[in-house]
Amino acid sequence: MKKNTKCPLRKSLRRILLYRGSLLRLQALGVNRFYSYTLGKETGVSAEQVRKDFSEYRIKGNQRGGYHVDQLISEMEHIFYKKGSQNIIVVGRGNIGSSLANYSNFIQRQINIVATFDIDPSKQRIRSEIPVYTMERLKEIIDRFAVRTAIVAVPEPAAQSVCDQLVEYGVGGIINFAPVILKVPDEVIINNINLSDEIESVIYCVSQACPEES
Amino acid sequence: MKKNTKCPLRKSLRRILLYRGSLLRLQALGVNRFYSYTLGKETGVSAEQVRKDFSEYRIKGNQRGGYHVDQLISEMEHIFYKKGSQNIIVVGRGNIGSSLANYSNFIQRQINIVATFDIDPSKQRIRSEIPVYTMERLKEIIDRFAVRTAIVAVPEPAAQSVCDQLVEYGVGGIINFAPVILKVPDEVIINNINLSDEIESVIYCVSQACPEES
DNA sequence: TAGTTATTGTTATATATTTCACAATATTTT
DNA sequence: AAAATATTGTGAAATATATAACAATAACTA
Ligand SMILES: NC(=O)c1ccc[n+]([C@@H]2O[C@H](COP(=O)([O-])OP(=O)(O)OC[C@H]3O[C@@H](n4cnc5c(N)ncnc54)[C@H](O)[C@@H]3O)[C@@H](O)[C@H]2O)c1
Ligand SMILES: NC(=O)c1ccc[n+]([C@@H]2O[C@H](COP(=O)([O-])OP(=O)(O)OC[C@H]3O[C@@H](n4cnc5c(N)ncnc54)[C@H](O)[C@@H]3O)[C@@H](O)[C@H]2O)c1
Repeated sequence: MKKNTKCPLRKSLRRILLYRGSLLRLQALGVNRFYSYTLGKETGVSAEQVRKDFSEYRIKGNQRGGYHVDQLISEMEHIFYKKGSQNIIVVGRGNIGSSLANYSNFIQRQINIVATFDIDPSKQRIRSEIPVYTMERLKEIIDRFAVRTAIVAVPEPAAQSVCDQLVEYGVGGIINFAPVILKVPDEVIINNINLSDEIESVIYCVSQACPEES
Repeated sequence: MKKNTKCPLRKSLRRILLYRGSLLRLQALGVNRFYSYTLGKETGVSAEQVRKDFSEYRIKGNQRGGYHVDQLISEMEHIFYKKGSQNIIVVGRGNIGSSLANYSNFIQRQINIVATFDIDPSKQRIRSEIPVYTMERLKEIIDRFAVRTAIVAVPEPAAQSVCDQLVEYGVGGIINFAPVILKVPDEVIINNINLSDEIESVIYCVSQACPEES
């Protein structure tokens, strides 16, 4: 792999996910072979980078023959090492929480939202495929579905306390939409998604005419 | 600034946005002075990194005295160089598009969603603060509000064609939620937000017990 | 006021990431 | 079957990013 001290992957993992997305699309289109530059063009990554990433993950192609779509996809599944789909939960069934709960394509990615939680009784009355529970049932559901990853989609003032509960009940990874940096023990993985920052960085780059990196 | 060949900022710009978020919170709490390690702790960044970033953007503090919250916030506004708030639009008034349109805190960040667009007549009947228009009015609204940045929140199959229209009508930056890498001329800034990837990378790291980078 | 101390600002060092360059080689062509 | 060719795989070089180290100094202390 790499000599990376902390963790054997970073940017490269993100790109593997990116490649997988493209390959799934190519697969659906019936394409069955591709080259590093094909995928590079598709994903906006240089061909060398694609090969380097594949090399890091021990993905082999054939010289002169490129790679096989089906084979690569299954190699990638193997990298992601899924024992079936992953049960996750969403805390906060507001705008973002509901968008996620309504999104039907997660299942293709083996992401399985088993429940959502909200303190607002009116939200708890929502009838949908994915249930809305009170916060009292958080521990029960986490245990029942062996949930290791959760999404935080509550307003900023509530986010840290929700996060603390999740960690207490054994969640090891959190995707956080609240615009606050959550404090967690070192071993807990946090992915902060700050949509305002995402938008603002584009606005900034547009007004400065500078290229964003992917 | 830096010797970065393409653009004078990357990770550092993202962090400046992060710092700003924290400082705005500190400001609201009535805090008026902070140190590199204070902000570092708040944002999960090392104190050295904070100072390095400030240095890159020519932000000065006082030795031994730290930095002033108010002053820093206004210096940051200056970096972002906003001539008042920025008019942006959202194409696709579905789950994500509506979440964005309903979000009341963008205004604090001087992000101003002036209109949304959808092909679905039922969406066009939505009555809300932020209007929903047919795609026919796209050019008119872009021109009227001098829109330079747009958000794409349509299903994947429609995303490229929507993107092409936006570019044709003069939009220079796009935040894209569809899980596809949009093809645009070099000068157009694209920020692809792939929520499946964001979730999946956490799931992966949790199952591998490896730390994510911020 | 002089000495002490905490904190900045920056230079140097270490690490990570990307790009380059090319040898190795499977496939295609003649 | 031999030669030509396109493509991979990877080590070396270039670039970017992060960490460490510390001199400079403003603020504090006595
Ligand atoms: N909607 C956007 O476009 C947008 C953009 C940027 C950031 N965000 C952030 O994402 C988060 C979610 O945004 P949203 O628009 O979905 O908000 P929302 O207000 O629509 O939904 C939040 C939900 O969380 C619930 N909630 C509040 N406190 C709770 C608690 N302690 N435990 C459980 N549930 C609780 C509320 O009842 C509500 O249903 C917020 O932190 C917001 O700042 C959203
Ligand atoms: N909702 C999520 O949690 C989630 C997660 C991951 C990715 N995404 C992606 O984000 C995008 C938006 O997701 P969503 O859940 O809001 O979808 P959605 O189906 O709720 O909304 C899409 C909207 O786009 C409109 N639309 C379709 N074609 C259009 C066109 N050509 N021009 C203008 N409008 C058009 C539809 O009428 C609909 O209102 C999709 O690409 C989706 O794959 C969403």
